[in-house]
Amino acid sequence: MVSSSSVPGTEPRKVTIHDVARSAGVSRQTVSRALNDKDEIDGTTKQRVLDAARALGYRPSRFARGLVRQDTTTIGLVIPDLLNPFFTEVAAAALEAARSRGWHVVVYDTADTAEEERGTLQVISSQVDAVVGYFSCPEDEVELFTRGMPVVLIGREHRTARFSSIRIDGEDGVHAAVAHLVARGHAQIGMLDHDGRAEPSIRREWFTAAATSHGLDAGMVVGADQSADGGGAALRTLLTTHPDITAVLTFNDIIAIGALREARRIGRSVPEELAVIGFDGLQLGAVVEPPLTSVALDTRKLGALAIEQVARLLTGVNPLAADDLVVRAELRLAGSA
Amino acid sequence: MVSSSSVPGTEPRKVTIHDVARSAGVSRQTVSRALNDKDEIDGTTKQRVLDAARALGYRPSRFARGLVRQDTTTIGLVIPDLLNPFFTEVAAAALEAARSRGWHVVVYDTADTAEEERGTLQVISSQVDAVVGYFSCPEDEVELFTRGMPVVLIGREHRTARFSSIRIDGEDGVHAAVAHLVARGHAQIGMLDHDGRAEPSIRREWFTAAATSHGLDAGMVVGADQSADGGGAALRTLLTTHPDITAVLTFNDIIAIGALREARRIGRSVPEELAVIGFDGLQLGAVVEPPLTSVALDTRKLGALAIEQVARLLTGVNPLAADDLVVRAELRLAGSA
DNA sequence: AGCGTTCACGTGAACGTTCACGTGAACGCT
DNA sequence: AGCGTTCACGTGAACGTTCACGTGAACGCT
Repeated sequence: MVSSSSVPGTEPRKVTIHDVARSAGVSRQTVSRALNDKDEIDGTTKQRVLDAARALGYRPSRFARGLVRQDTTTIGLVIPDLLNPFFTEVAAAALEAARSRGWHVVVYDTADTAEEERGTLQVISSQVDAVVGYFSCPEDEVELFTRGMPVVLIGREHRTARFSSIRIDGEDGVHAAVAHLVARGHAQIGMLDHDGRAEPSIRREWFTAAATSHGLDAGMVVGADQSADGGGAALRTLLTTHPDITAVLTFNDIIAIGALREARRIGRSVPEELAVIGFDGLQLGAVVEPPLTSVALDTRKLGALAIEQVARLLTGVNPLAADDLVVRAELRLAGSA
Repeated sequence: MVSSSSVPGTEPRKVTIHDVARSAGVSRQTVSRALNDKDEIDGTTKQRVLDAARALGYRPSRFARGLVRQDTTTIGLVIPDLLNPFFTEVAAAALEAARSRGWHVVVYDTADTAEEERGTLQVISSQVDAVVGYFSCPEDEVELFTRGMPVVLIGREHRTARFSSIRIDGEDGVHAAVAHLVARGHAQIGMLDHDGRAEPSIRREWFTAAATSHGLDAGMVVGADQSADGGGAALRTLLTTHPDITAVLTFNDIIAIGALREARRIGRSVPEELAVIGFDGLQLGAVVEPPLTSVALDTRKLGALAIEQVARLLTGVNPLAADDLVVRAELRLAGSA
């Protein structure tokens, strides 16, 4: 029933197109014709070839095929953590955009470690035609391993002309968020920033500018670990230092969701006693109660844009300029603010 | 600065190892040695080759390389919807298990449509060495396109000997869940089943058996669309028909989370006035409030098991039998019941 | 001085397909 | 009957690497 390769000790010597040809009493080319549904082959011969191929357990080599007809495009998608809902959405969007072009996507989850990221970089160039993704290591290291390949970075500014990157522009969105809170009468607005990186986040800069423009104190900021628990803990810290805060913006939705949960635990009703506005606009925000108000970005557009740019870089025609590689995040009102 | 391939009209004629060799004044083999960090090459020569390769924008063909050294394994992971948290976790687990073996994973999101699933089946065999995933189309159709490849199905019983499948065994877990509810004094327990398929789900059968064994009415079941909104709507329906219900089991966590949200909306406190127990044990359950009690399965083990079986099928040694391809789901208590 | 060994290369073959082209037999038309 | 065309194949070459092996020069030892 099962092929002979399942017998221990028998190494599964590859069965090639020649074996099928010999078995069916035809030439390689005829086998190729039968398998690829080409013309110029007799019906009975075709069936005989197909039977022989099945009997031998024949499978064409994707390498040999790829070598001669250079038509399949495969891109590598590198993300730090597929379980992080933001990257889940980005990955889903990239997969969708790639599929609509008939491309294949190899996904690498670097487990948020520099070590795995380096490991991925080392093997990726021999597996794909282009790379889309998020890297935390220095640019020149990425450059070293992706030489000659199109690379599109996501959500990270790049410095060298070697890369493209999709920029997330939340400046107006954050301004709108602060304006919305002010209009609702909030005068003490804090922020739960991301504390993972060395420099302050650009999202915090947007918050600072917006708060300042309304004459508010922009200094009520604490860093949060990028998780729901981190968001809860950060809110606790923030409220200890600044008990009069009535609204918070957060670095992203995960942190905001943790803040929502913490607010319920300490008995602050949302949005009446504490307004919460996240960033990213994840689908996850619709599942929690109250639904999360967020400075939302269109992750599908983000993925589509990245793939579009890869396509242009691969063909070499009219790659998009930095100004066109922007996804704008806009305030989307829901229950939490 | 950028290669000449970016000039419109210039088709990017592939630069091969020969071009580099000629440019550096050496042979192909020496180029190969330089690029692959092999011995038997002089330091200066190596540098000269590397410089030439960079200047020409040379990138080795993965097809040619793969053809001659048959060492890379690539598997295809097929899932209906990456944004469904269950499949997100399965995908993450499979990626992790594959990475630890140095395998590459091509991910196909079939968008929950038969059409995309068929499209994926048609192309997948020429791209990967084995397939792991979830298919909704008939087995013989899967068989047709995956001829000769190892195939491991997830969360679906298979009928032919041609496939392996990972079975999810929640019988004991569901029994424990019902026993837990009974111990807490619940006498009217309903279920929110999945209504997507023709046949009743096996999870419902487990519920029926468990409820019956405790002398309870096992008939209070309604189907729910597989989404949070679906779960909310189904709970509403169920409580209309059976207002005296004090606890519900659900087909999965997504539905349970919708039920939690609906309970809050109609003013039933959880778990005091309505106990909710989900199925799957997703990480998502820890984010909602109260945290979700669930008949939890170990998705990492699920992914690891699938990859392990693929490895055994590929080498042909000791494939696991059906009895070993089981992931048991166990009751995990949290706040909602 | 003689000879084995190492170094730093190069050359032909092979991996398993598809493409371009060639070819004999059968067919159809005048 | 003669000849062009179609049908159903087959054959050599090519895709771009790496592997196995070959080779001349330099080196080191007695």
